[in-house]
Amino acid sequence: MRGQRPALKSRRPSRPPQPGSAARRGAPGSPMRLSQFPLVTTKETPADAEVVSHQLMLRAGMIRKLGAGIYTWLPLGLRVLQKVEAIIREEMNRAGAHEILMPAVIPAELWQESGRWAKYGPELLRFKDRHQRDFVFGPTHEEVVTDLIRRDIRSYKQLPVNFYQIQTKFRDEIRPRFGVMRGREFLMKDAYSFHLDAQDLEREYQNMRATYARIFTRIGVEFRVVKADSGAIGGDRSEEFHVLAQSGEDVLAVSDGSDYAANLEAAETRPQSARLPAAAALEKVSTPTQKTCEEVAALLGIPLSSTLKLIVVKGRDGGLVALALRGDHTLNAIKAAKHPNVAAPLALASDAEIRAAFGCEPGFLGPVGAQVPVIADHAAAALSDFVCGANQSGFHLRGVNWGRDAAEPESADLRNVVDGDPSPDGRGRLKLVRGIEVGHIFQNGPLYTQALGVTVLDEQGKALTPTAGCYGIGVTRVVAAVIEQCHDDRGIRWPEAIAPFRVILCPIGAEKSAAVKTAAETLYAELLAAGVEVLYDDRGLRPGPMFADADLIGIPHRIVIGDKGLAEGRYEYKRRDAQTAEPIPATSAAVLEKLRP
RNA sequence: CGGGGCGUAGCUCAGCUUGGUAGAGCGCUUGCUUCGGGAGCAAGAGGUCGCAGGUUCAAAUCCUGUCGCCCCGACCA
Repeated sequence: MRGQRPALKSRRPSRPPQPGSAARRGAPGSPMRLSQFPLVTTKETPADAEVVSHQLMLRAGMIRKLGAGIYTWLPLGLRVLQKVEAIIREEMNRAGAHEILMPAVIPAELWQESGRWAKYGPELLRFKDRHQRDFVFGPTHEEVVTDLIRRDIRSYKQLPVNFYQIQTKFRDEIRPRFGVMRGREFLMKDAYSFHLDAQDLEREYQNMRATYARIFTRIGVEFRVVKADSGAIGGDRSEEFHVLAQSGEDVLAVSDGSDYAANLEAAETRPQSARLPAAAALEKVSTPTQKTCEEVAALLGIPLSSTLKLIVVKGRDGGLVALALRGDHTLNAIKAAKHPNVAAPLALASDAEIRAAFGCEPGFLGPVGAQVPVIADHAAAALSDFVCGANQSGFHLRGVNWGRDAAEPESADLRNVVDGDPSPDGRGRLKLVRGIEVGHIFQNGPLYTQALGVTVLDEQGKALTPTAGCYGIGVTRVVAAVIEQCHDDRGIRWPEAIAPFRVILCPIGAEKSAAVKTAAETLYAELLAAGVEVLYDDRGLRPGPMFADADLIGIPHRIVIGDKGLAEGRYEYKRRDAQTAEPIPATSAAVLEKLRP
């Protein structure tokens, strides 16, 4: 050991390496040369890839599947992933958050303490160690940070604090799909902040909201911030960051007249205008086989929107509750479960329970004479002269009116909004679009700090439970989401900020032409010396395959070096998103000029 | 979890119904020609047919089990 040190030292150059030193310039072994880079692309689209991002990531050699929802990131893909990571890290640090790294494997005790060991379903990966002790593979880390805070934070002087990590998570999704978009193992940036009071939490929430906007703007992706339900993690205020894309798994309602936007789960609308007076007489109609609103509406030749359906669910007191919806509307389970008389999570009544309570088959239910309390959605409560089940198998009623034929119902917001509903802020109409959730910010409040018994002493020496927020970004998913938004029929079109390389050099006929070979080598060296991330396609391919690969892997700038151009002192420059190429002077200065943002 | 489908060469798939000892295209290797948008010719390498059992003289093929993967559904009065 001791003898080696001087030797090592003496081999070190006396000056620090300069830009353009051998290592930077890319000696023959450098990965910047495609002949040395393990790039495996395919022309054919793999059979099991459905969405574009998945197809292109496989074809471009970014990822390879190991098992359902589990992927290896190859060098090309990893470069992109790490760029996304770097932007997130920079902006989180700039926002005053502190990076930590928590364990992925967590003792079950912590999860039992928070109550989530019991609450979380099979999505939580649980396993035992050699001593038969229970562990979970962390799908999220509220328990672990909260425990950290509990141990280390004692005084109000240590708050607020925001810890974040970029780490591998595992969620045993019901159905992993779309490649890395809904994987089981994925990379996530999760941040957790702790505060003395709600005002300070709100301040940090706004700080994170602005930070996320900066992050996605820098990445170069179009996004939308939407109101959200806080879901399994729990808490109050919550918004999601979505990349708008056809293939998105989430439905969003966005106003065309204001900046209102919400996840369908949380989207609201303005209650409809007042109910029209009753005009029709109550009448029983035979509907022997018509059990759905669609079938009844078709039989009677009426619009679906003048039918009413009942959905029977378990009540919070153990009994049943009937939820009334207009036939053309669908139940929003999250809204329903928030009603004080409805059991949470939402549980549908069984057919047997329905028969016992209504005395008829499901499919013929209605509010007239119902023995079960009815809660009507605002739109259903605004109906008059409507059609609904007669509570008698094989029959429906028409000309039904609240107040006259059925008890005036309690009215609540129970349904999913539909295209064209008025925006709740009164400006514009809602339009349903699809999005990919790439970020989510929450105010959890004291949920976990309370469960784990965290207290700090305030200025008066009084114990106080901190309130908390949590903020996540699906790093792996961002990569897929960007591709969903940035691609064409030839391949990926990376935004500059996260492209694996900025420019690709395509020499044509370098094996034949010494001039081309020399020009390409020189340009490559000069660009590297200028600090440009350049990929040099020195594989000696024919132009077709070479261009096809360049387009597929999506490098933003392409320089073609050929004999024809060189004879006129020109390179050919093409942006990935341009239709045609343009000649530029055959100098590195001219190339650098093109790369300037 | 319920329903459906598929596992055969690196990839996409044929062969299975009617058992007889495995094929195509692409890719890969070598040579020659070619060289500005996925070239041509020639010669090659490459498969315990997911795994285990069973039936049979004989199994990729028929039967049973098992593992893996994919798709659909989980909103219904």
